[in-house]
Amino acid sequence: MSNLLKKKLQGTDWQIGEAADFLQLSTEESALIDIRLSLAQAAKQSRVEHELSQIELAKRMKSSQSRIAKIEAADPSVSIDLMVRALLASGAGRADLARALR
Amino acid sequence: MSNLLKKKLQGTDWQIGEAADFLQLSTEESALIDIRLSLAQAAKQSRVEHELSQIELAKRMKSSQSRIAKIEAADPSVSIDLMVRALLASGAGRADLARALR
DNA sequence: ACAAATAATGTCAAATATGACATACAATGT
DNA sequence: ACATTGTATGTCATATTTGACATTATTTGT
Repeated sequence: MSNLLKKKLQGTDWQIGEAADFLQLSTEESALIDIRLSLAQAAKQSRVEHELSQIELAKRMKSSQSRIAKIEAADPSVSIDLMVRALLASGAGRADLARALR
Repeated sequence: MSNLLKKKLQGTDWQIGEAADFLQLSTEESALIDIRLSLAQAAKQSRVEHELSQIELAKRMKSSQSRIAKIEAADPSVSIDLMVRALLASGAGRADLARALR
């Protein structure tokens, strides 16, 4: 995402499913954002449900606490790959992933 | 779907769900591979169903034909992000993505 | 068989994502 | 108030991913 859009989004409390539709985004672009938001949410939910701290999950993934925080914030610097890896590492399965995207 | 399209889609080599279990991979690692294989398959299916050539899809995505080929081959050099973008760009929606991961 | 279109494979410079680190903020208990 | 634990945010050198290109292989139509 561009820095401009990143700026525009900060501090808002949007709901998933209506991702940033006040910005002029193509349907694809907003679908992608929605997907990222859903994954971020699912990753956090799975981690908390499995009672892991960000540090613990980071160790499992050989990542860092700051990355986990960024994953859960759907930070533009994190890839979908990393989000999916976080989900799996926290104990979620493929079915949970599919459910998160429904 | 037309018979023509059905024909174009059949005849893939491996079967998903048993990803490389002849290698010693953790459950997470093989889950990730399975996910990538499913996405690759879904991307190809969507493109063909929407009757796009790899070149056409590449233009839509501002990517290149070779990248599309690699996406559909689940080449290690392509990210899940790119696979998802390809899916969306070819006309699939979020629901198709979720279905591909079931 | 031939040509034309489509798809696959390899390489590489440039773009993007990554872990690590420092540091700040928040909550919780003592 | 203080310490402790957990979370957030910014930066940066390194690693990975990317589009583009060249080339080859395969499929499709005539």
